[in-house]
Amino acid sequence: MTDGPVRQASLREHNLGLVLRQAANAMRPPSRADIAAATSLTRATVSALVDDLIAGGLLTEVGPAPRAGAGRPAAGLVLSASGPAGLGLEINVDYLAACVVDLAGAVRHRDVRHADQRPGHPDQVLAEVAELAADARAHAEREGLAVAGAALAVPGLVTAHGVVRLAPNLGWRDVDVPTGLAALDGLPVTVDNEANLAALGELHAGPAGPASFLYVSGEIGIGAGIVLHGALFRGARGWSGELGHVAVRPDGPACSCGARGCLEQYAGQEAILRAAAAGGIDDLRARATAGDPGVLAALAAAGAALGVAVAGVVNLLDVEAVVLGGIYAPLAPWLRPAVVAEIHRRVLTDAWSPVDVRPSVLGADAAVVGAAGSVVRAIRDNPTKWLTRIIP
Amino acid sequence: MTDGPVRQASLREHNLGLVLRQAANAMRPPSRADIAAATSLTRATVSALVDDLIAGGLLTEVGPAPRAGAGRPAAGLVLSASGPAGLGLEINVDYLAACVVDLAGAVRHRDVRHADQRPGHPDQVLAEVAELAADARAHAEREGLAVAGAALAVPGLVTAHGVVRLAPNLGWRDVDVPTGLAALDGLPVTVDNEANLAALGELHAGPAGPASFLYVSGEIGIGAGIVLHGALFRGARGWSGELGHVAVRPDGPACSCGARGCLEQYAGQEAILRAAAAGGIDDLRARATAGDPGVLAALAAAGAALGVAVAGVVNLLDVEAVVLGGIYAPLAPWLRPAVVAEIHRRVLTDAWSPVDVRPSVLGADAAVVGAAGSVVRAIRDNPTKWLTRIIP
DNA sequence: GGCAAATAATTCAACCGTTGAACAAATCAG
DNA sequence: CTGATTTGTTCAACGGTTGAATTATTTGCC
Repeated sequence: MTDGPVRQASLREHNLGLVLRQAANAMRPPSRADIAAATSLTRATVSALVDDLIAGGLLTEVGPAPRAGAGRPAAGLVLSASGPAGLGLEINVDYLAACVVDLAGAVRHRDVRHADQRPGHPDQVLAEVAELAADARAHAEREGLAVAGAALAVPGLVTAHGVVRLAPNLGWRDVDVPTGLAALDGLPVTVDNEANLAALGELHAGPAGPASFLYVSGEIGIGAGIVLHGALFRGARGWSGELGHVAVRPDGPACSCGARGCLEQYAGQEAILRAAAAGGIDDLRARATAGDPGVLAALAAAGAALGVAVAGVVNLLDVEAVVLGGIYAPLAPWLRPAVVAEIHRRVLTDAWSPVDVRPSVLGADAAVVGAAGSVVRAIRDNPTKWLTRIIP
Repeated sequence: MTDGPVRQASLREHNLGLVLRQAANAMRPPSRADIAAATSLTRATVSALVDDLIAGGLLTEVGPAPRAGAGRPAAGLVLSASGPAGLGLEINVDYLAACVVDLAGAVRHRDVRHADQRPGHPDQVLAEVAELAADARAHAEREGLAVAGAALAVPGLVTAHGVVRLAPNLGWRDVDVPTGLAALDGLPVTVDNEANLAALGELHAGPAGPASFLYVSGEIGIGAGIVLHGALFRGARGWSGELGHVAVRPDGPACSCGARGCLEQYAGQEAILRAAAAGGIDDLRARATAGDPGVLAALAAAGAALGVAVAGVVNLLDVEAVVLGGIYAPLAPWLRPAVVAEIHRRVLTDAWSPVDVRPSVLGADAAVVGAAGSVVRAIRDNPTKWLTRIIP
């Protein structure tokens, strides 16, 4: 709202980003002329901008594609696969993960270490994350990728400065991640909620997904990432998305948060496993596939509770889609019908503007991939920062 | 996200708006030098921009304020009170209203006609609105105000093109307002949901209110206007804010929408009056003031239901404030405690980032004033459009 | 094979808006 | 009255985009 002034340089900044995004989002590698036509900039301007982007290592020319008809062949422009890359990190209850995504969005490296993180002290966990990060970085550099930054996904509430205010299922409280991760010599690290980064991952996964959706992350807790008009919404103070503590029945069972009837008590991982008398998600899935009536009933009940909460969100925010992530992704075949039914029943505008309910396409990797992607997205959206970092 | 290109002219466009907003939001009439300092533009640039804005009738100079210390006295700049004005219109169940707001945000004219609008045909109602609008416009012109545009508030779902898709309490369905209001010879008219415009009214009412809040409009139905980061959020397709049909108890009483346990069944006007056995809001308020236990219990119950729904919203969106509007404004003394209690109980982050729950400052006028304000805000945010309309 | 048509990319003078410094205007303190 | 101080304007310079002309490279046709 109260935005800054615009000087001449901001012009260039904006248009560099525009050209880069145009090259990124096109179906086929566009020519300079294509970009000029799409952006309504001049060919002269686009040429100048592209020169800068190529010099900065963000764009590369690919051999001319065979053309139909006469005319000089166009040089296709693609995001440089050897340009700056993003490092994604994730701390979760029972694993640590890292991955590297290049500027074009391709996952170039992935690493997961399964182990219960709850007993360890936060410093110990962060040290292991730093180790994982160093490994991933070395691997990337062996492929000729320069890692531009890192993002860490954590299942909890994170402040704007990267302090984990509260991560109940990890047993963390007020952990200052940036100082704990100082080992990554100078690499800028951002920290964010796991559901937020997973939502970003989903947003950028498909070629053209919905611009407004709710990503629901089912884990031991239930989080949500809210994407509105193609941008992640973090809330006024960074604490949006606490879907797990939306009330489903105001006088339902007591929740660990102190309230009653929270969604978590009906559709959280532990509630589902208890209701289905299952030992784990794999077991649950197997028995659901086999048609175990108790398991099917438990999943239907969880889906209905989830549907009630999600329908409220849709009524309120009018999102186009709901993405089922975390443990909900593999359970989607059994949860989805109940969620869809509640949306049909409760969303006022459902008749003329339906809501797409679908499982996550990235599955369990959504948060790490989203984290790594968020780093390269920042460069894509404001290439100037990167270019001036290269050539000051 | 996929925004357009930035040409040289966009620079000017942006900076004109920046200067104008700076003059509007300042505590005292700022000088050109003040604006330059606040925006980090040059004094030269600000002078050039201010010249354009004065020539276009959007800014005016006020006599130099007495200054402390040496130096040439500064010419204060204020939004022109004789510049373009906005016409606000409202159709509600039991009244029609109009108001005129000048560029500085002052309400210069107001008119309300109480009458039940439900029996009349939409065309008939729109004809009366047109009459009211013509009156208001004539009145404004007698004061030397040129009306730049109009905005109409309607208690229902409105498409982007101004068609009222559904207004249940008015009995309207697919009413094309712009063609029905064509009588306002050429005046551009936008149509929007009543709660949305009321939220805008609240946003601009105070000098510096919260940038993210939920405006709850209690009427026969319950609507909500969502303001995020200082901008109204309309949803992906324009149908956000259906708070009245958020489920409070999934298997509660049947609602007119076809679902069960919607908030409207607990905290809608009719539900409250029925529970309190009251004839109207005035009666209810009088008996609440007198301490009637039945009325107090009914209001506490309604407040609790509202609080459950609102707490869910806060958990999800992390808004800084909740504004109680419509009939909730006069009933706030009795509703607020229950709402606050539910927020304390259910909002996870409440302990370290509290939510302000307060009654609307504009009261019943919020929607009309917000509608009129939205017209002048559009000019404030993009003065270029207005300037080129004056001098093409 | 050669030439015209067509399309891509670059070059360059012109234009537009902002900048920075110099300058004129208006006031106060002594 | 004079010097200090702050406001506002003027003007050459600069950065960035534009549009037209030019060069480059291919296809299609005779």
